[in-house]
Amino acid sequence: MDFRKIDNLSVDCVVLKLEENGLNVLLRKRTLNLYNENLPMVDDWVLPGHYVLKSNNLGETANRVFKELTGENHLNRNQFRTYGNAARIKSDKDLLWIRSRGAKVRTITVAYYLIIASNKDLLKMDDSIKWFNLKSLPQLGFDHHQIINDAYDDVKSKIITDPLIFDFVPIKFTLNELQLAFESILDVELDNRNFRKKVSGKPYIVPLDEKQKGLSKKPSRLYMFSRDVYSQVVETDYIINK
Amino acid sequence: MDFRKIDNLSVDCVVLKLEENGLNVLLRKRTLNLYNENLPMVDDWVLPGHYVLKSNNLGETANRVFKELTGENHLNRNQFRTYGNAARIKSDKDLLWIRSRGAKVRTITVAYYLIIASNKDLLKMDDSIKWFNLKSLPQLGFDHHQIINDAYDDVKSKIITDPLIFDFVPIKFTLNELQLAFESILDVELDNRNFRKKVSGKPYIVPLDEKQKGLSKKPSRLYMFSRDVYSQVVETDYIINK
DNA sequence: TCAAAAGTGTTGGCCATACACCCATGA
DNA sequence: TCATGGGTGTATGGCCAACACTTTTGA
Repeated sequence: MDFRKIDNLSVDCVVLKLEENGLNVLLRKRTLNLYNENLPMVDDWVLPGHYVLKSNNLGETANRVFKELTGENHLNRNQFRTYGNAARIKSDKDLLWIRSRGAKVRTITVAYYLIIASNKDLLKMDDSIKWFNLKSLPQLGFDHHQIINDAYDDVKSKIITDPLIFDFVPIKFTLNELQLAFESILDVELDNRNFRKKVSGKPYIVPLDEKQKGLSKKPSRLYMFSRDVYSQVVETDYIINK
Repeated sequence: MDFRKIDNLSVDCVVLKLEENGLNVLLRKRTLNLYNENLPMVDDWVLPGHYVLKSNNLGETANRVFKELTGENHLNRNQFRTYGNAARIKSDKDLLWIRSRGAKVRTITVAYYLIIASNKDLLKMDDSIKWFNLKSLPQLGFDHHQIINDAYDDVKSKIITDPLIFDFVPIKFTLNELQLAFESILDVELDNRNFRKKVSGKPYIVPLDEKQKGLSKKPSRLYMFSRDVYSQVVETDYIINK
């Protein structure tokens, strides 16, 4: 292993999770206090990320960041865009931060997103790492606001054609959870009866003989997504059909 | 301007064009003859590309490559993926080539594709640059086979939801040209009457009072794509409608 | 027995599909 | 006048959208 880093190449990770209040993204606190009145205080939030090591692949680097946060290996990371403009980093805070880290001002960032299920918790959670609702993001460093928006756009477009939605819900999910996930991500309202009809025609959404319990209401049936079945059926639901 | 290059960062360009025989990609010949029996002869094809200069953005670098090939500025470039695995470059030929160029073995390549209209010609065309049908690619250097496939996959998925198709046809096109473009790219057959009906419902596909001429057959009506109109209407033709 | 959410059917209209012949032109 | 591709209409069935009440459970 070569542990030296490639000093102009990093990976940033947009970790997305659906909560009651909508889509949330995981951010890491970034503070730098130089005790010098003339320098700006750095005290804001950034996406978790890492420099790429000489012997690491891009995807491996992303996986490593994801694993540090969640404690698990994830297969469903998504590389969606790369940011490398010359003037990408220009605010005083960002330049100060970069210099304090001994990195290069012209840094290429390959951005990934990871969707984690709504019932999963992070490995450890302290003050330096926090979920933020996409609609009320704090002050962000670098161009991370842009990166988060791009990730969200990518999710919204892929969720129509790819089976992304199943990453947002627990492995065993109820149909109402699935519907709510669509509604929340796409900001639409769907008719429950019609949604169920549509879903019941999909062989890869398989009903289990199992119900939710512990709630003071009618327990709902659980379903699973079968990736195997999905990969064997051809989806034919788009503009240019057949 | 800082004309030094960032020696581990390049941009590769997949230039796509529709011809009678299907989708074609533009490749550049790569030869290296060292007059040494022990070294492999490099004599194959690669995607056109360029190292990123210190003062150039990624997109600018791609534009520059596109402009050198076509003589025009293009707005519709598409960044679709970045390749930066540690072992991405491993064949003897590729290593030899990299060394002969004074570049780094671990090179990050940001890949773009550009669609050019079927009636456009390149600036200049010599033996070192050539169109190849996607179905019969020659021996390719690096991981460029992979990159081309990824570009094609991206085109196929975006063409369903985005107005990409209009980049493939001339500015003034006939409906049959449009239909053929869909058929060729997606490898499907469409019913002509139904296609026309669908198209006639799209306000952004505007008929002109102009006809093709010079052909020994009934001249066909010409249409244009209005990006302005398109951006004002909401497409509602997907799985989760409304 | 109440509260809370799960689950269920029917109808009307629109849109996708399938299909075959006449039209306009230049040579 | 012929060859070539351009252009057109209708009928059928399936799917989407709209809409309100009953069921099941734990407390």
